[in-house]
Amino acid sequence: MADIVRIGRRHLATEGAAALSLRAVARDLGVVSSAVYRYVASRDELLTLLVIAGYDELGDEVDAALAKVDPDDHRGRLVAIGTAVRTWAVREPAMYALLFGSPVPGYHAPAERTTGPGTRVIGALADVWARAHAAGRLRVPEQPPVPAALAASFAAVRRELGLELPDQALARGVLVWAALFGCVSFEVFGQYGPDSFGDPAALFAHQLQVLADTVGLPPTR
Amino acid sequence: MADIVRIGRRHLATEGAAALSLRAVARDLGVVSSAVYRYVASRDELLTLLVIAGYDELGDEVDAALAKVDPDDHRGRLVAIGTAVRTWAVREPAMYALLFGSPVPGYHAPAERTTGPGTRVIGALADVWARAHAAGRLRVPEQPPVPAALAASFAAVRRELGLELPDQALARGVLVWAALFGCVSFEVFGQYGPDSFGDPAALFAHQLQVLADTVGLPPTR
DNA sequence: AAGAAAGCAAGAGCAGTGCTCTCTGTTGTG
DNA sequence: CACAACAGAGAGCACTGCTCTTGCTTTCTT
Repeated sequence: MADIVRIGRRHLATEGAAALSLRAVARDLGVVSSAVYRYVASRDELLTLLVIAGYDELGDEVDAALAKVDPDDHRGRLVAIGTAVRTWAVREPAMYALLFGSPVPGYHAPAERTTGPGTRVIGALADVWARAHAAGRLRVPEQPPVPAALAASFAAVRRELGLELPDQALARGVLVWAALFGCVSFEVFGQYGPDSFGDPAALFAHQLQVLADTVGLPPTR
Repeated sequence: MADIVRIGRRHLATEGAAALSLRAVARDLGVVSSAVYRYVASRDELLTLLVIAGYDELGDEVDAALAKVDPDDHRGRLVAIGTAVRTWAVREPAMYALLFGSPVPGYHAPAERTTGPGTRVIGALADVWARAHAAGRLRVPEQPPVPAALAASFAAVRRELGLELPDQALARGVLVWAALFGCVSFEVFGQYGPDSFGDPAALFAHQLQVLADTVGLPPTR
């Protein structure tokens, strides 16, 4: 099993998710294709294993980055999370694409196995905001107003994550979350255009600072 | 040719990009597979045609939305662009995934044919910011400072697009651009989680307002 | 220790894919 | 009327996911 996942990861990195082939994995394993089906039910099952492995690895990287930052340095923790995500994504673009890119057609990740590891990053972000808010160091703006239609959903999110955040902060938290991955995706997927920005790390660092302002974390420049 | 692209679009919408098959298109066309190769050199060529068609359609939608908004209502124009992008993306998720999701493995869009239609949205956004700035209605913040490493790239972008924007505004413009598509991608690709937000349109509308603030467009609430 | 049961891999096979090649029939043009 | 261009058919190669049967080896049980 470990060998299959390991070789699968290598193929994912070199060929991409859609080109991931159980037969090729079997070849590299020195075994006939049908033998692999004894351990992995299907190609989708292998994808699921890789998805879980990817979420786990990303979560570990984020946690490792957070371990080096003072828990009360909220802005520093947001920067650490963002930087860890970007660094990992640039190093493992195929894995990043599998997790955060277009869904693989015909494949649906089984929620009961992937939501756990899949929510570690947003969990870390939410934790930063919750701590900042608890410390009275989260500037919660009043404008623009949060649409009333979102009140129920926000209440559910608050309940589910056990978060103590006003709607305004929650809304901006969601935006910053999406924006963060939007920036990473643009870079990893080449949306900025060929060689548009010579130093994408510097661009991303600046974007993180602006996003920290957006979510209401006080500047510590 | 038109039939091939039309059927290809339909397959893209129903099966997804990676499952796009020239043979299936040929079947639907009532013709043997090799006959299609007379018109389309390869599967990648068909993908390119679809990419161009998608960029064109999105660009047309954005332009149509902009036509209904006062050219001096800069904030309204940003909202119009964002809403048009989101509406189109929700309606055509497969096409959106092809254009803005993970790159199809092994496929590289020929820049000389796709950059033109592919830059219409960012062109429209840049136009909004340029007009707002020319009218003195773009609040350009001083914090956080733009990294010096980006000066050269920004100068190149300014030159290439013929933009009259200070680095600060340009940097935030790029961020808002990426964040906008990040929000749309999160919704279309289901990253928010299953049925997290009952009214994603309302969420997106709020996000657009915050992003308008981020880029420095004055509130017209 | 002997036999049964489980585990494991091989191989053939089906239906699908992209793509190339050759062959035939049609159509337009000088 | 002849010739060239065009269009499609069909076979074929190497690949894919996946299933089924066959046979060997290891392990467990009596």
